[in-house]
Amino acid sequence: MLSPTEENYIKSIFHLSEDGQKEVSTNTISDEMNTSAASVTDMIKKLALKKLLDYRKYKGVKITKKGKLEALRLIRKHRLWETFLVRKLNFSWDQVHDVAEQLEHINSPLLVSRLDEFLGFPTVDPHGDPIPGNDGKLPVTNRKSLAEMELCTMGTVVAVKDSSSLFLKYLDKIGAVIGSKIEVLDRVDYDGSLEIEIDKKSRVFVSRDVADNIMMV
Amino acid sequence: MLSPTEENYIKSIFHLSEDGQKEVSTNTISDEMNTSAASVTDMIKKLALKKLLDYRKYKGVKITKKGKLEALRLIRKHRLWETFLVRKLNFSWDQVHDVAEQLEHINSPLLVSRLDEFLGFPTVDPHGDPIPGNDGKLPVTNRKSLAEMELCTMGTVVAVKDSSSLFLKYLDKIGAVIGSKIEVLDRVDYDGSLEIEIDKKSRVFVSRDVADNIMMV
DNA sequence: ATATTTTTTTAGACTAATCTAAATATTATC
DNA sequence: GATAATATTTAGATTAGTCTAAAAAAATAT
Repeated sequence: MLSPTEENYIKSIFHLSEDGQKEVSTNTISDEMNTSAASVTDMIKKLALKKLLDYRKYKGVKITKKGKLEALRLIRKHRLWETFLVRKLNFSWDQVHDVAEQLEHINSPLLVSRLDEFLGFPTVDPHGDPIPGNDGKLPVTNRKSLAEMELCTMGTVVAVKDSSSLFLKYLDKIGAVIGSKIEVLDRVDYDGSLEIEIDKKSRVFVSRDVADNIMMV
Repeated sequence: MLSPTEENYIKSIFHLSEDGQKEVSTNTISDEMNTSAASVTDMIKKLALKKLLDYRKYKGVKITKKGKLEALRLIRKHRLWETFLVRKLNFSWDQVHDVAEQLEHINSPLLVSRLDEFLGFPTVDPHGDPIPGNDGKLPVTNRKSLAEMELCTMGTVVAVKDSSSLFLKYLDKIGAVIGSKIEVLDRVDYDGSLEIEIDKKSRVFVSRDVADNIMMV
């Protein structure tokens, strides 16, 4: 059994390592979690002892198979709860994150499976992110960011990388939500910003940063 | 803001004091919470500092108005979640307690009010206990225990005092659930056990302990 | 390839919640 | 009302998670 704190570390490390592929440094983790590097060193030692991380002094950590499974279990719970909040309790997509951060630590396998069933076995959450199965398997997708799209091609918004309230409210404002069709009209090479057309109606400029956080298919 | 631990103390003390009326001793609390008396002394000092308890050395504690409100807020959440688990996720009434113990510590006023709305503003939980309102108000009821009923009188089960899985499974087994009509046929003065008839069908003997934990109207 | 900067780890300390054992107060008993 | 029994508090220690400051290792720059 992991404490909520340990769970938060595992989840952050999983995300920072791009789903467990890359090594992650102590400072990268301390930045993400707003803690001191010293605290991170202590915790990664503990998680390494529990075989959730491979740790070599001064070399950062890599998440193990066991660690990945733990992370995916948490992500599954997080995304199921987000789906519940939006679909059943009428939360908007920018209101769910903080509550789901709390709910994901509730420990009850029965609750998770019943929630999954109650929601009709959803495959993606309200931000378009895939929901891992009970076995930790994630469906493979060939998504790319809006920033990577070619000029004059059209795509559909399927997910967002940043789930912060600020970003989601901005998307609501410009009318870019999941399912929106976007065409890239022009790209400014200087800063990577784009002119786009949303749903054949409105034309707006978005920054490189914004384009990086919108996932298309 | 209270920690989950502080919340558990406040809730236990509220229940032990019969909704805040009586004083509660240190040992009573440590028994209920399975902790040492020393831990209780530390914690009640802390809660007294936060004005949730009135504490006089060696004299036990009495819950304050502020403490009562906090307890009722928690009981409200607990009972709303139990209702959700039974009505929406098909939990049985003996499966909900432990999960609700976890869920009641989730902190989100919006979540509570939306859940309440989603459930159609329920007034009692699956064990028949009243759900406090947002203002902490509890509807007054004139219930009495099965043990207190007079011979040859009939009543309806409206609630249970003990929500343990063991007790609830026993009730399921003898066919006594919320809404059942029970008539007291005979009382053994020696040990207070009763012979009862449930729903005009089955006759069973129940111990004094069981009869104390079934609430009738 | 040495010096400087940056990153990481260690050392030592703090808080919350817990414990056991010892001390002290209250209650019960004779 | 003195003494024994019980209840409560204090003292001191432990664990998880955190911190700052100092030491050590690694990376970078001159």
